[in-house]
Amino acid sequence: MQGLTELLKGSLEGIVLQHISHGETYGYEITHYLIDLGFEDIVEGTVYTVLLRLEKKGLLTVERRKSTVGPQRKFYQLNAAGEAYLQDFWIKWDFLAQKMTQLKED
Amino acid sequence: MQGLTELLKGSLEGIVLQHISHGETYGYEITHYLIDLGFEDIVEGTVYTVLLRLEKKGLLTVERRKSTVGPQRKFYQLNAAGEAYLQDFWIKWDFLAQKMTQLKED
DNA sequence: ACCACTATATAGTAAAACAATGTAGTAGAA
DNA sequence: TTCTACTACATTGTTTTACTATATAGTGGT
Repeated sequence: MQGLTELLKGSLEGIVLQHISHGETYGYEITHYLIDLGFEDIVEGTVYTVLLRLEKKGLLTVERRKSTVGPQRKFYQLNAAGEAYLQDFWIKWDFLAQKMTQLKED
Repeated sequence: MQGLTELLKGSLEGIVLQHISHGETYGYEITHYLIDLGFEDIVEGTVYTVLLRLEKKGLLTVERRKSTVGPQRKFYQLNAAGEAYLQDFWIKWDFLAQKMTQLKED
């Protein structure tokens, strides 16, 4: 699906956090996961800016490790603040989604 | 609910269009409708910028009429382009919402 | 050597929502 | 009659976020 840019604003952060919460991962993998999920337009640059933002907010722990197939990978995991932030994100998302359904069915 | 700013980006346009599609209305009424709906943080300035944007995109027909309780009101209705745009919005929203549910339940 | 794939990063731009402020009309109270 | 509250629209400037384009770099195959 294309043209989701504006709708994704605000959601992408949560989407990335949620994916990381399933287990340690890194930018390149996340990018391809999102594209496979159906967010075709997502490019690497976007994911890396999200990750650096989340890191700057103190929501992730980071560890660089070698890869056998290319340059070093930067592995991310949620920390406690990240878990809390993610929970809060879902509360807001659920609120919005419920209101949207309500609006649509009026 | 507060702090929805970023999540609202991209959705607010659709929300406003959807509300207008229920019948002719104007900015001030829309603002208070949204606040009553639960989007507490929405202020008039935001709604007017959305309306002017939608108008500029050619999605609305506009008519100014007097009011007995204040200055003139600017009444909006969806035109054919607006209906099409709204339909497209819901397709994108449904896609996103479905993916979000999928992500969350993984 | 060259190319494809893997992997991270950043500078610049555009879009959208908010904050703050200004302008105006109506009506009721002091 | 002046002031206050409510109604109503609009604009300027700021922040946040995602995209575009580009740069850098490691690995492996031809």
